[in-house]
Amino acid sequence: MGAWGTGLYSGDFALDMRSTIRAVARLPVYLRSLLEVAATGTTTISSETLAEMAGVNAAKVRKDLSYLGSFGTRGVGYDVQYLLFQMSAELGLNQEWPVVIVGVGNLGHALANYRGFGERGFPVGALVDADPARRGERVGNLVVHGMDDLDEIVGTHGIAIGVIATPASAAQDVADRLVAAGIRAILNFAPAMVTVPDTVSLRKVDLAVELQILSFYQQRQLPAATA
Amino acid sequence: MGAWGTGLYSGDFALDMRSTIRAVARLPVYLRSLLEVAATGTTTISSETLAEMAGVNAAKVRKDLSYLGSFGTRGVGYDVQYLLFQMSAELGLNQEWPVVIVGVGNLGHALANYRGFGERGFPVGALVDADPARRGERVGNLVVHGMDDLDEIVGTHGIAIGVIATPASAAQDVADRLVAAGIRAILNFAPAMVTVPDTVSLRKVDLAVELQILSFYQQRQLPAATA
DNA sequence: GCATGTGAATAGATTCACAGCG
DNA sequence: CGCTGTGAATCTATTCACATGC
Repeated sequence: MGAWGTGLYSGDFALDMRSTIRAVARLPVYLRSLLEVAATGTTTISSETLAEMAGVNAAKVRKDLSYLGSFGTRGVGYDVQYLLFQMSAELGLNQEWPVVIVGVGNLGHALANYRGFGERGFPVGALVDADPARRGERVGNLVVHGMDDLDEIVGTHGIAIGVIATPASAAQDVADRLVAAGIRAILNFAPAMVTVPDTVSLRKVDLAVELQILSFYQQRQLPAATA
Repeated sequence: MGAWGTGLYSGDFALDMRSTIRAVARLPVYLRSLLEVAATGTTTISSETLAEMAGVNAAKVRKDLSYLGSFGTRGVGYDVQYLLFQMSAELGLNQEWPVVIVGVGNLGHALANYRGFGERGFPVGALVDADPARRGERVGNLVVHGMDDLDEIVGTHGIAIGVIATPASAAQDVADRLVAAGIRAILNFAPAMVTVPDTVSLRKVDLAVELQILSFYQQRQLPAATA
């Protein structure tokens, strides 16, 4: 039975949670491969094929998928459509999750114009900036709001996820305000450590860190072990 | 003695490499904390303080730093300036590493306008796009070149790192061309698996995947274990 | 027969705990 | 004395290998 439940055992997730953050992080990669396969009309796929597409070990694929439930058929493989359905459901991708971007400087502007979020089910619902001078500025088809509007914005737009794209110095304060406004998932692009209550999910992306890691291996003239 | 060498033992890196990709990925985070501390004029720092700033365990900090060499003083801590100097050297941050961005669509455009790269020592040296219609287009103070110019661009601008910001379908081809042009470090933003010869370093950032991971925990109403 | 699902084995990373040294 | 540096212990993740069931 799925460690993450199939709806039959709601409530015991935390107890029965045999999965790991790493397994969760791989699910979207499998999903991508499945979508690719589905587009060719293929109806079933083996863990081996899926593993090759995702660039991982086949046993890992099977174990990761087993956390979702026993969706495969022995001797056959996985039904592509069924697995897609189950995985989308587990990842919560059957609904849209509007995001608010806080900080409309260089990066925030860039992210606001990036259509990739919306295309994948995370439409940018609102923009917020602490600088009063930016208030009212148009970016794409959105208007920049002040920080004080955060509570209202989160409510009216059904915002689920906050994206921090401020300078490092403002990141913690922004995180606190997002949490206070009821946001329970944050993606932090600011190059700063941010802490949140443990009821809130937090992921971090630091573009410069990625480049610095490459620079390290470049410097050493060693290839980086792929992360 | 430093597992990564101090210049005394050049050549034995691969053999003596006790470090891990994960330790390497934490160095830039320590660097950031050190810069912060240095700005306040503090001259020494303990592993405990550094650990707290970086949000990790103190023993981990000490072990990570020990890979660079024995730079601390027992009973005292680490000299901030000296550690900064050594770490910058190990990370190859005493020089600039110009990058070429391939793909000037939404994300590529966004990244090209993002000043964060240049500010941290990774200036955007050139822009390239496969679409002939984009050739000659200006983005900031750069002009978009065709893919065929890649070899020449890499040479004349001393490009060290390639950034892939194309659609998924083009990513592997672009990676191949970057490698053929002599690039040995690649940061891939395209939502696709890319393989490169093992002489080339490859890192991957998929913004949608980060959001999907948050969505998973949101869906479950569980907080994400921070990555 | 064949590929899943999963205990057991292995590999890897983190943390402990303390000897060593300024 | 206090804090580093590191072997040993622990914890986590990956991979193996095979019993299981279509």
